[in-house]
Amino acid sequence: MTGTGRPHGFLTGDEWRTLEVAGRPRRYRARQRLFREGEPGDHVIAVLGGRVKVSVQTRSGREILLAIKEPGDLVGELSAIDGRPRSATAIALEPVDALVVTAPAFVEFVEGHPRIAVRLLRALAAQIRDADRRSVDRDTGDITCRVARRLVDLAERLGEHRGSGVEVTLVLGQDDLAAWVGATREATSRALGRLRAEGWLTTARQRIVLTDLPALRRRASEPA
Amino acid sequence: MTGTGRPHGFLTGDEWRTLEVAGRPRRYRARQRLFREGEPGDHVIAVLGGRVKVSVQTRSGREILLAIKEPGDLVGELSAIDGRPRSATAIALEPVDALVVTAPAFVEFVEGHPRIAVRLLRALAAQIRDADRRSVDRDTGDITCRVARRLVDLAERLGEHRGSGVEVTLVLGQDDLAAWVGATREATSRALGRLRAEGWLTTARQRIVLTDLPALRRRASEPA
DNA sequence: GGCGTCGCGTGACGGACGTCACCGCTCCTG
DNA sequence: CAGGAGCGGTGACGTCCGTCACGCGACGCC
Repeated sequence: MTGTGRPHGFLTGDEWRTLEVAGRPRRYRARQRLFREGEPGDHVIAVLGGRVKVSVQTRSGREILLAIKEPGDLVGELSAIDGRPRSATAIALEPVDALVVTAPAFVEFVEGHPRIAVRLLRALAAQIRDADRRSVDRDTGDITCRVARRLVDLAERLGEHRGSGVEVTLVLGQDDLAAWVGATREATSRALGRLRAEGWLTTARQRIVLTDLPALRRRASEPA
Repeated sequence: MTGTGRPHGFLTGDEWRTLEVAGRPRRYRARQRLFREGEPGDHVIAVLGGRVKVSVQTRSGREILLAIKEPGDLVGELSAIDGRPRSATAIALEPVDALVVTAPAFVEFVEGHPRIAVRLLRALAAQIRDADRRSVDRDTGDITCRVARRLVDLAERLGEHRGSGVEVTLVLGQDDLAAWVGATREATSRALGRLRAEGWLTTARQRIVLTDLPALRRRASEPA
């Protein structure tokens, strides 16, 4: 789940607490790996606080970002559902507060609560829509377009209005942003350079301030 | 669902018949559109025979192929699950035999049959894995790589052994193949040309015969 | 406070692919 | 059978982006 949509997560911390689930609370440090691609998937992790990035590495070493999971989201549910190994690697971007549920307990939990099953279905549907949108985004426009689009997206979701502009404090480095739009760090940096040259944003370490959102939005959808 | 995996579909025709579902049988002609992006999604279509392509168009007119649905698969289930409009367009590639179920009936059906709900979950999980794999594939290797990969994929799924080689009768034109690997028709045609020059396959109208599968498999994963 | 590391910015260069344009073939239709 | 449409194959050209390489400032650890 990365995109614009985000209809809603799966369950909030409160909801988890209301239902008695055999889940073990756990904290992850920033940059700690929750699990790695290829491992057997014997547990599901419910994110209560902090963000987690889910990505895969190509054989050439490039990283491809599949999703950013936020509080209320589930991580690693696919393996629990179909029993196959993890298809991606999950890494905490910040300190993460989570609830770890074993796969069997999760399955039993879902099967025993129809309402929950429906919410899980909706969460999966959202992921599919999001993944499809990613495919389209990746093939639409040059890199500057795609970077602008992601930034507008981010601003709408978690931007903080600050004076005249909107400030987006990135939890990710520019490398991650690059992986997100499907490009190299260099190309991304250059794209930011162009947008900066237009006076639409300013960049700093882990922070980007969008000073002209309408212009960015225009650039995000324009052919050139 | 396009990829290698295809663990299994959702329900077979026999299974549908066994359960009494208020579904209306229907046939679609080849090239007929089942529904279009943006429409409200008030029904689900279970494919019993024939194949359906699901794709979206970018504003620049390029087509992006999201999935090829086969007998046993569901089409248009996302809208039924989350109530949002169709996010893609579905078109019959061949004459299609289907069962049309209204969204409310489908939801009721799923909610009333836990075993079915689990199968739906698995089907969705497979779609997510597939979409993620597509993202990776698209960023891995040059176009020749990607074309080779798709062909090997196709051969494994629906190739017919014919003499020394494996024959793949494409239901799709080269344009569709191009949309599938994320390239233009020209680039795809050239890629086929290169593979043909190596003597690994021969091409004809709507038909490709792979004469050296191992070599293709090698080329599919090699850097250059 | 020094020094290493990390994150960011840029330059040069080359190649792969998109775009445009045209041609030939097969199949279908009137 | 003639004509046309659909599909496939190529050539030329431009360009965007990946790759390699380096510099620079900010943080952080000892």
